[in-house]
Amino acid sequence: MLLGCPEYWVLDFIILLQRKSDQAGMIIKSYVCIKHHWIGHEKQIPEPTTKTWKEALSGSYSSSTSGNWSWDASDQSNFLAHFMFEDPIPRKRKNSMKVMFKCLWKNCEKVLSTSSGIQRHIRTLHLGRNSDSDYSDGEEDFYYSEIEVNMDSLTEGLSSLTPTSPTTACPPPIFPPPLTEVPHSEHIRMNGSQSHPPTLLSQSAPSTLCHIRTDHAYQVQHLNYLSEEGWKKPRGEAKKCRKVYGMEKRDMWCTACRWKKACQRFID
DNA sequence: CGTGCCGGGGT
DNA sequence: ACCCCGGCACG
Repeated sequence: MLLGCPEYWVLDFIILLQRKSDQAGMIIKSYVCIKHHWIGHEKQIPEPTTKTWKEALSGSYSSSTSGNWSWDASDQSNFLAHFMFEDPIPRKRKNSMKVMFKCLWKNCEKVLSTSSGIQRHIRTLHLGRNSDSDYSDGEEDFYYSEIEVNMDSLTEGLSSLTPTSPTTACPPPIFPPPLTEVPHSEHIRMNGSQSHPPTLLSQSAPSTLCHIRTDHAYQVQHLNYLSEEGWKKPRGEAKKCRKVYGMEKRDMWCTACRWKKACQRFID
């Protein structure tokens, strides 16, 4: 695979399929690690809704009889051009830690991005000073502290949330695929070259994928890397209708549970 | 063994 | 579209 690219350059390769519930079709996000640099590329498949992801992929990828995935010959020549020269998915900046200012007032968890902002917050809300004056006697300094917030864990979907403490920040992800706003996704790991030792990614991917649980619809799928065969979606831990209501109250189950389909009420 | 749910039916 | 269930994976 990857014609035109020295094989030893290619360290790892990830395909992320993304189905969005509100639209037909599927987005293929491909990430290839070339010389320790992750490069991403997006491609949309228009109407695979009735197909499985394997069928949907067959246009771009092929699976040899040995079970190893390979790049379709017609795409091979374009592959590197796609990754190297077309608009790549912007890579995350290396240092994603940002200094924020957190209010230390009791029962107040306000976090603002500027010191003047947090000073004004403390001055007006907690110290009852004049709100339209920027005059400060310095007392506010006692009521806030600087914290470092990992911006990688505060993705767009979570931007409305107030970080509760710096310790809630996830460790920085080790590779760039932005696992954000993925209602339903599957990972396929392509084995580029068996002769290479396992990359950093394959050794540590599961522990570095942040699992962000919120009450919002926004969720990040937590995917476990199990074997060389690929990624597998772990079993949900949430109590579903059957467990919650019991067999005797089956009429209270959501329809999906009644039909032995994936629960709609208690989504993982 | 209980549970979750995919795939494949039936109406 | 709605409903049911065999069978399987997984804890």
